[in-house]
Amino acid sequence: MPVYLNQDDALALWRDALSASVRGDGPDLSARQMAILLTVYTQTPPHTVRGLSEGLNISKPAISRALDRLGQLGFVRRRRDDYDRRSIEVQRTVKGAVFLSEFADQVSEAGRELDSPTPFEAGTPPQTPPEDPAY
Amino acid sequence: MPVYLNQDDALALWRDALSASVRGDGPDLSARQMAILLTVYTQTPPHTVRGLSEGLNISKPAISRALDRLGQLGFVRRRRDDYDRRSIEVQRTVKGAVFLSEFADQVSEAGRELDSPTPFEAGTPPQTPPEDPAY
DNA sequence: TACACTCGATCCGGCTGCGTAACGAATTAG
DNA sequence: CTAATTCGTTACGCAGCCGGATCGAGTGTA
Repeated sequence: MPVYLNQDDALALWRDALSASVRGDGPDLSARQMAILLTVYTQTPPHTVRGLSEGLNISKPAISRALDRLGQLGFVRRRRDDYDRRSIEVQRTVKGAVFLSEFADQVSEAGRELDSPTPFEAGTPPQTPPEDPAY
Repeated sequence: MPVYLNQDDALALWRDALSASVRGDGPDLSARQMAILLTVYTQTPPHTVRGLSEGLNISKPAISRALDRLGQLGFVRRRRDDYDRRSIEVQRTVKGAVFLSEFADQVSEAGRELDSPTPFEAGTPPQTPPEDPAY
């Protein structure tokens, strides 16, 4: 079932989840690394360097390097494809699943708190509109 | 009103919005830059370097540099505080509001498509569980 | 067999971001 | 008035990521 978010809720959701992630001591993944990780874990396999490159509009070297990083974090594994031994398959790991599971909890938690301001940070009264442009 | 997302929905939401953002040609903001921008635009002013630093658990120099970047993108402005001229106030701009508005639309769109697979990408059949750990 | 092509990795120069330390300016304490 | 503190910025060395070009290995084709 779809979830309907207005602009304010969408931004608040993103802010809370992202802030929790930034504040935390987990590894700092770039937006691209995160996009790759999420694609591998939430889209149906198999995943290849080329497929990820085209799907996310990211150059192949960038994918390759991101997989290095994700691999050394233990979030992903490379495996040669036996039918086409040029190709590699990007595989999931338990460690990666745990990481994303915790991240998903942060997002869920952020959604749950929408319009019920966090008890510790000050409430979020009406917004002041953006100031005049700088140029 | 709160929004309840299970883990799969939370990850799918994040993946779709993040992928759209990565795929697009907008500026590539780091997680920290994005967290700062969202804080400035969705929390009540005033915002100072020190406040952002403490709130997000980011060193002051990092905040300062992020503001340089966000400022040169026109998403944010610095203004000296007249009551304490050591302090600066981080102000919003129209350009930044437009950027976040478009981003919010991507998030909303991602939420709207939950459990109704995108028409162009292949549908998202049941997930295969993560493979065994690599270690 | 010989040649073109595909796949992923690596090399290269450049750019961006990081934390620690030090700084000048402004404010506060004594 | 002087000294200590606070605010944000800058200097520095370091680490990571970027795209384009190039590479070797593997595959398809004639």
